[in-house]
Amino acid sequence: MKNQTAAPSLSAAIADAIRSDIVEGRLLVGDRLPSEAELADQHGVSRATVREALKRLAAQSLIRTERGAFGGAFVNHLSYEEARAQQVTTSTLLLGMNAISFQVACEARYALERSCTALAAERRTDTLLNAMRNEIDTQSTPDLSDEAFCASDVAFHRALVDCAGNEVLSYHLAGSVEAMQPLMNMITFTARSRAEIIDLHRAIVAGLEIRDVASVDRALAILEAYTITLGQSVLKARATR
Amino acid sequence: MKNQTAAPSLSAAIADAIRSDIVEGRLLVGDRLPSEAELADQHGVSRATVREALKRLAAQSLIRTERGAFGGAFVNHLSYEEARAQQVTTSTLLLGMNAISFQVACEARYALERSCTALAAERRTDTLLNAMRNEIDTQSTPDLSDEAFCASDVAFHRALVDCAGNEVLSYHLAGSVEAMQPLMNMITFTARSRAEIIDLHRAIVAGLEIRDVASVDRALAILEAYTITLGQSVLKARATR
DNA sequence: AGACAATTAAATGTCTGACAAATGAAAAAT
DNA sequence: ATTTTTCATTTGTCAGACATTTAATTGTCT
Repeated sequence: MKNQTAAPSLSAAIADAIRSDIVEGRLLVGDRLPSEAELADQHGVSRATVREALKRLAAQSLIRTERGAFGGAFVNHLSYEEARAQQVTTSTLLLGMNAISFQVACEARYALERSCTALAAERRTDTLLNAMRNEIDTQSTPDLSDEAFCASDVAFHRALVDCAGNEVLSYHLAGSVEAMQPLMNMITFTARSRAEIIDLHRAIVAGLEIRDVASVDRALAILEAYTITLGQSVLKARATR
Repeated sequence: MKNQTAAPSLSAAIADAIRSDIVEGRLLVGDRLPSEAELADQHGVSRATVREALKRLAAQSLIRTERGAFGGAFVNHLSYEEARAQQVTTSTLLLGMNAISFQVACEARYALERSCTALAAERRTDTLLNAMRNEIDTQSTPDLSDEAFCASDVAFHRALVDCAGNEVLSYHLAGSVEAMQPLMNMITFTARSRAEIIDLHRAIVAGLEIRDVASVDRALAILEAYTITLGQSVLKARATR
């Protein structure tokens, strides 16, 4: 009854030990780990095993390795970008593997996104508002591909969450919204639906500009309902085919 | 234009290649990868290098390995629990390494948490409400340790987000709330502050019971303000010491 | 003394070959 | 028919070697 989730392999055990040292603060950012040969000695294993353990940690961006004299493995400073990239990978896979209905995903996405409206209306900057306007211009381009439209949509919503002026919130929201994009992409956007979406984007920017939380909330709610409608019509079209 | 951030090491490159195969659906859940020897042949590298690549993927829970005949590396089914555990590790480290102010963390936490109130009020079940009441009872225990109080607090808020009845939302919210707990733990809870918090928890449950979104929102807002006050007094006490 | 080039030591990255251990399937024995 | 044995396959680990990278050191020239 001791090894229910514990790793049966040495390399996993060593990785866990070092991971604990990092997460619990016994190893600090920038600290250099002993060389692979030393770690092998300390743990009584071969260098190959130690290397496998270090690669596990590197895969989680917990450490970075440098070659050459005075190189080695260093506790990595985890940047927002790295963390977000990992969160997106994990979440995207999770959503892709668990038969999430479009409606559930959509509901979650907009619920999360709405959590920043109050702060965004209060703190929005001209720089970010202009960024959002630029994305709207991009979205209005005729003959824009679906991928480009979606990419611009992500950029728009990312600017929206950045308006809240809270980096922690931006990290979580940007990660969740981006991870759900593949599900959102099940939709094919007609010219008609694009125009509808762009109008709502304009309403969001206008609401932020005059710091009117309610109108931003309303626009997001309509956008959510409209997106779900689009998703359902896609599913219906598939079912009858 | 292909290798701007790409890893210069073979094992990282091979890991990336296989990761793409999984993320982009060329390998499906349950599929077995070629044996290490075959992969080594295919990529023209040694088995040790392939193994390092596989360990990177295993660290992200993308694959699992089984020993023995007809064993090998299989594309893993990523469960909500595994994904959440990884998200918590990453987010906790991110917050710990980036000098986040208590106020920013708190603001983000409650903003995210509030995103589930409307759905929670609509869909709350008796089972979850009772779970929340049980946590309140636990929190009311005299001589409860600070750790136990915090753990029960996390359980309470987790039940709250589960009330929204959206598993995707639960995943994201539970992950964010849990990751911020270490920052919240900077606070030491006096008997007075515990009573205050428990009262607010009761208000939240009562609000959910009668499906009164506004009262739940209000209680969360007060909880946020109160938590920030507690955090500031801790900082002030430290500064004058 | 200072600037530049060559050397060197330390470390990771990779390869090779080997053996141990686990495991399911097939063959053999009962 | 059932149990046991054997066996091939595959991962886990080890030991030793060489290649490559890199910063510090040393040497040389001005």
